[in-house]
Amino acid sequence: MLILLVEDESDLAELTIDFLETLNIECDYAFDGANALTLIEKNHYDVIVLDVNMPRMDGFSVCEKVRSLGNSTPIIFLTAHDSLADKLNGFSLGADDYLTKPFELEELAVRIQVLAKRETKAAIPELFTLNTLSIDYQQRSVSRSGRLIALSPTQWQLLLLLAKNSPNIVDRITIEDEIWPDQTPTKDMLKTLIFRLRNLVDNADEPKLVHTVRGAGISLKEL
Amino acid sequence: MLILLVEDESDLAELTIDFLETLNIECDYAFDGANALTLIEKNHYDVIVLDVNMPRMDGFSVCEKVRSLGNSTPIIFLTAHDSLADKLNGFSLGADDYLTKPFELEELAVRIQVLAKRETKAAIPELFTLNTLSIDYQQRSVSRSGRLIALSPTQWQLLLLLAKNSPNIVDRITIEDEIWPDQTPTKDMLKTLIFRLRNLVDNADEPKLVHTVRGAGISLKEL
DNA sequence: ATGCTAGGTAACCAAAAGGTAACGGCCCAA
DNA sequence: TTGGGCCGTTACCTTTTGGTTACCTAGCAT
Repeated sequence: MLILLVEDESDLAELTIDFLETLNIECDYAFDGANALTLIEKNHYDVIVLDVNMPRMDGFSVCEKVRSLGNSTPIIFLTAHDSLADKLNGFSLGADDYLTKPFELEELAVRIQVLAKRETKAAIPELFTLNTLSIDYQQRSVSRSGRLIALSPTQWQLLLLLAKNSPNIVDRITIEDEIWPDQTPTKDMLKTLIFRLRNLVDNADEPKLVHTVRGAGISLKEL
Repeated sequence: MLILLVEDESDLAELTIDFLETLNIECDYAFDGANALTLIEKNHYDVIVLDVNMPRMDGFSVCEKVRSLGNSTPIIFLTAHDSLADKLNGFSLGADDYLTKPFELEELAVRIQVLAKRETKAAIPELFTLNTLSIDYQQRSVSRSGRLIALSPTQWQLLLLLAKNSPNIVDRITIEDEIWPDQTPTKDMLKTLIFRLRNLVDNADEPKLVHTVRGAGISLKEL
């Protein structure tokens, strides 16, 4: 799980991050609102923890901006003021929770986890299509000319990697690092993997889509 | 919107209900845990607001019971003790929020609305249909080709989870986290649960709807 | 041409993932 | 108290998997 902590008091931030990371909650950190927005646009977070009182751009503005961009990541506000008006304001801007400083780190952690668990996964049916090949990421299904293809986990991983970079070439080292992150695979493992994937994806009477470029790598494309 | 307020101090309850109803939040009311459980089994609530300190059966027990019945209605705890241990306990039992008395009515209201909004976003339609399978969320009943299927609480929870994500794949880890939130399920528990659910939902002479995708997870769909 | 190398093909098999069946403890209602 | 359903556990089986090995083929440099 990855969260974003936005907090201008760096010592409090450090304390918080240390604690959360012991619980296996990875933290990105921003020290002001502008910084936060940049990170939010670039990365996906499970939860955003947002200090209200910050110089330059306050938490409320950040929240407002995030929501106006159509981003519905759960947001927890942190604030020193236990003012009802502030809370109501926060919630009306689309916050999901609100904690008043000083707070217990354990409580923050558990509220983060509750929100992360509840978060609805984006239901956008992401599809990749190339010639008669189509890949549905959500359903984890692949088909060629309408015929379903059953891929094993590793094969799926490879195809995904190729599709992501399509139509560019992915070199073999990159593939190996991606698929076998903690081993030094023998060359042959990849050889057979590619062979098997090609057998499934390409067939005699349709254009080949898996191309190997000698000395360079593999690419997924037409032609 | 309809919520259930469970609170043994009747004057506080009355005050709360009056306030909430001015905001168009309908309230059912239970004065103790047993009473609450009866209502919860009979009706569907958008949110349950649960006092912790009650005679006979305390809020924690009610929450535990509700969750063990496979009911995932959002729960907000109310308590006089601002003890961290209590809070952590509450959240670990599947609570969604936790307010310490005395609290502002406005804050309770807004937290109710936040939870309700998130719930309706994630909810499945009241009547979910796929091929000859139909699931009535309100009545908690399932049938295949008109024949009623009796599901146990856990089985219901699993089917609901699959239906929510249908036709997408739900991976086994996610299922485990959802069904056994308090950690450490052995792999085999899920294996048998799926086996049992499949036996009930699928049968020899109708299309299979529960599909397992090796290395990826389970999905509920046609084909 | 020759020989070398990157890459393709094929079969083998141990291990992992998943399915099935049966047992028994627990809870709850009659 | 008892009987039945729920579900965790265990044992055993089936299928899929992917690493390994051996051998083949094509491209390229000398």
